[in-house]
Amino acid sequence: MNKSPTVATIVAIFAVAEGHMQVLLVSRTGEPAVGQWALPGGFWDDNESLNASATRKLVEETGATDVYLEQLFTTSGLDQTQATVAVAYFALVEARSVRLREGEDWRPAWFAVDDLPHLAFDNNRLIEQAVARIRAKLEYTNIVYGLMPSEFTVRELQTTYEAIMNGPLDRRNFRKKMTSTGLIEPTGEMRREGAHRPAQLFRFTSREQVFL
Amino acid sequence: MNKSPTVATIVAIFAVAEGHMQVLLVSRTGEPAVGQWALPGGFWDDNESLNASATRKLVEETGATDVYLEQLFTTSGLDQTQATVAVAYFALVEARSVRLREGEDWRPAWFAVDDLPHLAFDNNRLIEQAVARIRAKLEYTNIVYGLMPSEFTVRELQTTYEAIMNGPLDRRNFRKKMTSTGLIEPTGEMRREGAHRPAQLFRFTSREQVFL
DNA sequence: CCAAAAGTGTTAAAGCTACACCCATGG
DNA sequence: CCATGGGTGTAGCTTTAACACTTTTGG
Repeated sequence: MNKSPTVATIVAIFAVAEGHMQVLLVSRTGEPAVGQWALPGGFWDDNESLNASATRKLVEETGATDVYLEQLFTTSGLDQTQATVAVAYFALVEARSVRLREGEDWRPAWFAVDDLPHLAFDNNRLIEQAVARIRAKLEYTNIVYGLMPSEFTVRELQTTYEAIMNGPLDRRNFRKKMTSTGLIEPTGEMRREGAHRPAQLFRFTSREQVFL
Repeated sequence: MNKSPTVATIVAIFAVAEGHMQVLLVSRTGEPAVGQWALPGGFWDDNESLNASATRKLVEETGATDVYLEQLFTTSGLDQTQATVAVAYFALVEARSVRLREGEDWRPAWFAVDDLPHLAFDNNRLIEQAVARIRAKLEYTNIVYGLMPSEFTVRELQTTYEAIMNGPLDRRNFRKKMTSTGLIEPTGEMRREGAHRPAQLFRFTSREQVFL
């Protein structure tokens, strides 16, 4: 064993806005890769667990609570100059509940995942893998709850699915599938907005991860 | 930040033998948890990547090559006495190609996964998660190749599936599904053994991970 | 010719895809 | 009464599950 290693956590925070999946990036102020866009992250403080460290990052950047957070993978050797282990996470947050931290020279911003600049480290690859995992889990879990407000219409849920899947879905089949899974249930309330029939509101039956 | 953390890799090595899924355990010779059974692992040497460290552990214990190795997750705080990060992997090896390392006071042995003793740390939970992942990936990837020799009959492959899934499968449907995926192909050779019709031998078309 | 495992095809049920019309509301 | 988005059912197709007999070999 050489020098003692450094452990960092990295969090890819996703939201859906304007019909597209967005990821939160920050402009790096420290070495290495100063000035480049990158995923938020920081060194691990061994007073807390790794998960707590990732959650803390997430809250610092977005203020969001009631999110979905999952570990992706751990890599070594991101940084040539010292022994580094990076534990990567991804999170799903509701766009409207986010208040980005602004100020100083710390600049967080949302970027559409299908139109990213070149990022520091291997962050582009990391995001690709996270997106692939999210797409896959959309099919057999309820993790989309992280992207939705507590109450929503079926149409809003479908819009979120379409943004992630990057393509249109059939309205009737979508509703049938969703209501048959038992993952969502009607609240009993309606939403009236505009010159048309009001929409039923739904909620997730659980806001913990559930597999089908 | 307090004291500098320690990084360890842990590998759950699986094989199928005697109709059951087996995991390799070692009896701990060092503190903590001396004398308890546990998964093999060791401290990370920052001269190598994390994956290389896991691979090295694997080879040391089993001598196996051409295996399937995948990262599971990373945890912190296994050990109360110091800041520890443990990166867990699982591997699939062919039982017959394994030569267990013996000698000194290091005692590796195979245990059936559905009949494990209480293990050190959270190793029981780790194994459960690995098994769940393997079961799931059996359905949509070719990772079972790690458990099989380079040539095998359809029946042998089915036996392996049945051991992992813990239940019988229909022979006709199994063969149809397997040959239709394109994951395996006939070698052209036959295996004669015993007083019955010889069986075609197959190989995996790829010995890298492939998704369906 | 007998025993033992290999190999093969069909039918029914379930699930998925595609598709068009009526409903409730606001203006 | 018109425009707008909400809500529903069905028919064809594809996929999966269940199931029994014939083939090849060694002894």
